[in-house]
Amino acid sequence: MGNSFSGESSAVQSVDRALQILEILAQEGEVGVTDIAATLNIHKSTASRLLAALLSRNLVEQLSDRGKYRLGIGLVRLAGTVSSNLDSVSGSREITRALADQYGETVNIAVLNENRVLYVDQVAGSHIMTMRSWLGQIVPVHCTATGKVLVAWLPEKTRKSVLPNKFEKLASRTITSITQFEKELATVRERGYAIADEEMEDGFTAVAAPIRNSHQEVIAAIVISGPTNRMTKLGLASVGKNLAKNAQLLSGNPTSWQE
Amino acid sequence: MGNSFSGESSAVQSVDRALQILEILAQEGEVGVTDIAATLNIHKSTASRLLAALLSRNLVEQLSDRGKYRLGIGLVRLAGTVSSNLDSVSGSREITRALADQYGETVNIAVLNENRVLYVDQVAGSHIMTMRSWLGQIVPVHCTATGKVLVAWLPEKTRKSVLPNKFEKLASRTITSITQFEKELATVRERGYAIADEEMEDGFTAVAAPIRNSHQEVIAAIVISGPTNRMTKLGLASVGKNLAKNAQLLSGNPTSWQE
DNA sequence: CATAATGTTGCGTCATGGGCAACAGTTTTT
DNA sequence: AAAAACTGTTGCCCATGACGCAACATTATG
Repeated sequence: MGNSFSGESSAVQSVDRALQILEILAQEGEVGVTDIAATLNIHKSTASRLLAALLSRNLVEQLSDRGKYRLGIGLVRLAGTVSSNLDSVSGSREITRALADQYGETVNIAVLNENRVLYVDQVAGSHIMTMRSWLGQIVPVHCTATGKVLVAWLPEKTRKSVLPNKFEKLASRTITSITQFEKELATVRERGYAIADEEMEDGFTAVAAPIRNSHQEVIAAIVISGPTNRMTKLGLASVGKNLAKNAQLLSGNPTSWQE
Repeated sequence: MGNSFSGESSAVQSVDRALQILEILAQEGEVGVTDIAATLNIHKSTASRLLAALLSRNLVEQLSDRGKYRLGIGLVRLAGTVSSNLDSVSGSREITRALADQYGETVNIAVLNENRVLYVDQVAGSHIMTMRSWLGQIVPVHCTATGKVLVAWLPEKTRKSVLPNKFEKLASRTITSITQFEKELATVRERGYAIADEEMEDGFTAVAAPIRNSHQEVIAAIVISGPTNRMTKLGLASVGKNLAKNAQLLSGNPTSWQE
């Protein structure tokens, strides 16, 4: 009875199926009724009705009459509330804005979500070049400063289950050995911040620090990123220390990110 | 049998209820099971189970064990896909980034959603002050440049149903007379772009232009905004004309925003 | 032009969603 | 401090809504 897509759930079946459809659309972009039905192993009339429910609330939209479906703008509105809620609880925007102002580079907050890094808030830096939108994007753990921070303090067993089996080489300096990655994490724990220097993308460098909950567990990461030449000029160690200090201010706030 | 919250739907009832819960959380922030049940006129065990389904997919999160619920970060990830999809189809980011670079102010794209303006994409300007996050936010139609653009070309009947009964005065220069607002829309149609000069917020000015579909219907608006003194220095008419021209480049692309 | 494929919808069936009751824990009131 | 009230959760049973089937209209393909 369980569906193999994105894990089984004992929740309300039709609701769970509808939410699985959203995840399929997030991964595939534009998908038809028949493909969704095949993926979820349900009848196409069931898929059509579930999509109609999502359509009526603007969570999906149809490209043309009887055409393929994609995610809809209703999600943007709901997600905007998430970011506003995060700020209103933790007051993180004040700190991320101050850091973006001080360094001129983009500042993000990210969490671990399904064993990968998800960017949940962003304040853009003043520089124009590479003014990338990270919000809502997902990146790997092994080659990002945020990923290193989010896993460095995990219990070893938990960490092993989070890390991928094979470290994909995405840039010239990607760490691909698990032994070397563990050494890197030891350095992160020692320093209190992480650096990813042309590891996810050539010419791109990031520095991240941990945001902790009241049990001292790392629940989010704050990260400054930008082109390698500019980041190097800022002084990565100096930025790291300052970031760690600011992250600590955020760590003191109650009920911030999902614990 | 229909529920009065956010209109009735003939869609899959349990899915529609779950999505209504998301909308309640978007509006109220943090809400308990009992309140949700009361709002939707369902049993609290039903509400609890629907929330459990949303929880299992990270679309909501619970503040503490047995505590209130709020929207979850799974929405941020899904919404990130919406923005990426919009860009990959319309290529809007190239144009919005170029405009942000040229003027140094924040550029957004917005659509009409439930008779209000919803910001669906944003590129921040290079200035630090008022680096506000519009993405996912909802603002009124009557006192925003984007709102004026989104309704100016609507058939009169449609426009009347979109506009609020009473124009709330939100800033020193808010237009509160419907007669004057219609005159303003005539100016917008003549110029091809709209200006909101300290109408939604004192000290804040925006210029917007229409993005059209293949039937020449206005389906989105592109807007530049910033502090009134800086925007005035840029020359509002000049910015407006340039914006209209750039918006036209976007209007040519197929299957952009929801039609 | 014929065939195949897709998405939609009416209908009947039954598997599931939902209400009830009971419970555990927390908060409020006395 | 104790009692009462409230909240959120869960086992259970059954009424109903979700679902699959068949048929249809439309579009795409050979």
